[in-house]
Amino acid sequence: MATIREIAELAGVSRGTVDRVLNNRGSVNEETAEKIRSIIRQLGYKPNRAGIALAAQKKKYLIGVILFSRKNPFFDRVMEGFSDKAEELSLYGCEISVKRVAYHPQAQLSAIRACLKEGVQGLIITPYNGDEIREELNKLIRSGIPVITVNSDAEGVRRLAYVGSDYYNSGEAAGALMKLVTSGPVRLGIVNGDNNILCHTQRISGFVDKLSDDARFKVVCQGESFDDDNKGYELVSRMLNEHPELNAFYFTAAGVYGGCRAIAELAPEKDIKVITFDEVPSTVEMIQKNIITATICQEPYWQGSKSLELMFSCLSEKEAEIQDSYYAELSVKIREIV
Amino acid sequence: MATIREIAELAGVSRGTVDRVLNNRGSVNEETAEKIRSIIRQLGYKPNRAGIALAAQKKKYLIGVILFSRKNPFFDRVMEGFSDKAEELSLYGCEISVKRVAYHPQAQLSAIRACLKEGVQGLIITPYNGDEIREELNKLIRSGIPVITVNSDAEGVRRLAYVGSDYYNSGEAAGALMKLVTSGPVRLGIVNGDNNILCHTQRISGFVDKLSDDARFKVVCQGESFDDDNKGYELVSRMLNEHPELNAFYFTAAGVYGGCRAIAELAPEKDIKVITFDEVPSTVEMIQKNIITATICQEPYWQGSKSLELMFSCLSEKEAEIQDSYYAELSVKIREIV
DNA sequence: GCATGGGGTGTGCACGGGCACACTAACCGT
DNA sequence: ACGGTTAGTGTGCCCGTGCACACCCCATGC
Repeated sequence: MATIREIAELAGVSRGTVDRVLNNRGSVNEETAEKIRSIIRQLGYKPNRAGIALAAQKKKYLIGVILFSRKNPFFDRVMEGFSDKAEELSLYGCEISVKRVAYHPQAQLSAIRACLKEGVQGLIITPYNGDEIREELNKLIRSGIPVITVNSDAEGVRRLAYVGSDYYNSGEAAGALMKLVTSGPVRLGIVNGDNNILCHTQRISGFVDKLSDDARFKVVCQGESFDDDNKGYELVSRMLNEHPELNAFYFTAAGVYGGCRAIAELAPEKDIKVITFDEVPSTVEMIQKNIITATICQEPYWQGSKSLELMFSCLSEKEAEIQDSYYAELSVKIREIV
Repeated sequence: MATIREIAELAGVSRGTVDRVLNNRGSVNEETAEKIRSIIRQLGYKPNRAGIALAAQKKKYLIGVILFSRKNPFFDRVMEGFSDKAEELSLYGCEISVKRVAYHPQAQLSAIRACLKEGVQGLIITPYNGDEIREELNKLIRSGIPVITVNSDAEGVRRLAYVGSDYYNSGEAAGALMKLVTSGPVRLGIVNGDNNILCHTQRISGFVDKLSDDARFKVVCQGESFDDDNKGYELVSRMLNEHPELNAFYFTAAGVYGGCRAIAELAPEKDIKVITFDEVPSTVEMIQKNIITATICQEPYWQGSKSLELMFSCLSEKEAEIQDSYYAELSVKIREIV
C-alpha cells in the first residue's frame, strides 16, 4: 500500500503538500494539486488507518447521547451498542457523554443543555417526544450540531439521520406470524402502551392491516398497559374473565411480563398464542415457559452501534455518505428456539 | 491513558525496559521488573491500540483459509466474513491466503501443502472430511501451526477451536418450528444430502427426536439429493406422486430449489409446510413465493469473521483465551418476514 | 525602497509502541 | 592481564498521518 511519502516523491513535492491536497487544507497550486490527485487515483491510495488513529490521539470528538433512564432492557441493550462502538472508536479520539434521563420533555431539555455546555459536537437522542424537544433539536441543528434520532422520528426535525425500528413493518410481521402459528378462528386480545407513542400505534396498524384480509381473525378487546407489569396483569386478567373465548394475544411492548403471568394463571390449559416484541429478560423467560409463542426483535444493539458510527463518520470524515434513515432488520425468536 | 513513556519515567527506567517487561522479551532485573509491573497495575495501563497497529505495519501474520469451491451461497457468505475481518485486521498486519478447492481429500491436501509453502502461521479449514485430512491437520498442529475448523469437527483432531453450527440442535429447532406451524396430522417428506456428512445426519436426528413425542407427525418418505437441484426436483416429484398425502417437507440443505419447484408445480393448491436451512438466494426466493414456510439460519458471516478473529488473536496476543467451540446462534426467517 | 500580506511549499515534531543496536559492568577462562 | 560472554539497560529510528511553523517569492501600497 502506498503512503503519503511515496506519493510526494512521485509528484516531486513534499509530504505537506500531499497532505494539503488530501485534506483540502491550506493552499496548493491547482496544477500541482491535479498532478497529485492523479497519482493518488492511479495508485489507489487509501490513507492508512493506523497512522490516522495514532495522529488522532490528540483530537477529541465529543458526542452527546441522551437515553431513556427508566429500567429498560431494550435501551440497556442500545446502550451496550453505544459503549462498544465508543470503545472501538476511542482509537480515533471519539468520546461519548451519556445522559440517562426520564422520558419527559423537561428532563430531556436540560440534558440537551448540559451536553451543549460540555461542548458536544454531535447529539444522539433516543427516544424523544414533544414540541419543546423538536424545537430545541432544530436550534442545535441550525447552530451546526448534527443530531441523530434513534427510535423516534418526528416530522419537521431536520436531523442528520434516523436509526431504528420500522414500527409499521414490524407490526405487519407480527400479523404474518400470527397467521402462521394459528389455525381456525382466532379471538385476539391486544395490549399496547401509551397510545400517544408511535411505537404502539404503528405496531397496531401494521398488525391489524395484515390480518384484515383473513376472516379467521377477530380482535375482541384492546387496552393500554403503560409498560407497567401490574397494570398488564390486571388488564389481561380482566380480558380473560370477560372474554373466555380469547385464544391469542398481541403485546406491542408494554406489560408483557404481567400479562403473561395472568395468562399462565388463568388459562394454564388453553393453547393461547402470544406474540410480543423484543428479546428482553421478561420475554425470554416467558418464551422458555412456553407462554410467549414468538417475539419480534429489532436489533437494539445495532441501533446504538450504528447511530454512533454514523455520527462519528459525519464528524470526522470529509465526505461521509449518510442516508436519511436506517431501519433495523427484523428477526424472530420462537418458542424452543431461543 | 498512561503511555509507556510515563511508566518508564515513574519507574526511573527507560522505555526499552518497560517494553521488555510488557512483552517479556530480553532480560530485565527481577526487582526492576516487579516495580514496573506494580506501576502498570496501579495505573491500569492498557497498551494503545493505535500505536500497536502502527508499529505492526512491518509485521505480517499470514493465515491460510481453505474453503469449499463449489458455487455455494452459504460458503460465499462465510467468505465475506473472512474478507471483512481480514480487512479490519490488516491494520495489525493480518493477511489471509484463500484457497477455494473442491470438497475432496486430495484437493484439500494439496491446498494445505500450498499454504505451508507460502509459510502460513495458522490455518482455517471449512469444511473437510476424510482420514488423510485429519492426519495432515494433526501433523500441522504438531509442528506448531494452529488450526481452526469451521463447520466440520472430527474427533481426534486437536484443533485450536471449532467454529460453526450445532447441527443436532438446529435439527431440533426445525422440529419445534414444524410443530408450531402445523396443526392436525402431518405427513412428512425429508430431503437430505450426502448421508455421510454430519450436517445432514445430525439435522435429521435432531428433527426426528424432537417430533418423536407427538403422534401428529409421521415421516412418510426420505431421500438423498446431493445438493443437486435437478435431483431435488425429481426426488420431490416422485415423493408427491407416490404419497399424495404429504403435507410437509423438511430439507436438511440439499436440493431445496429443485424440490420447491416440484412442490409449486405439483401441489400448487395444497398448504404444504416446508422448513429448510440457510438464508441463501434459493431459500429467499422460495420464501417470497410462499413455498418455504421458514428457514433456519446459522450466521455464516459470523462463522468466517469469528474464526479469523480467533486465529489472529491466537497468533498475535501472548495470552488469548480461546474456547474449545463456538456455536452459531440460530435465527429463523419466516414467510413474509424476510 | 521598504514594509506588508498572502499564496505556495517544505520541515520537524508529535502520536505510542516495537525493536535493533549499542553500551556498561561484571564475571569467567586462559 | 586481557579477550570474550552475558545480564541488564538506554537510545534512536521506524511505522503513516496531521499539523504548526518557517520559509520564499512576488504583488501591492505608501
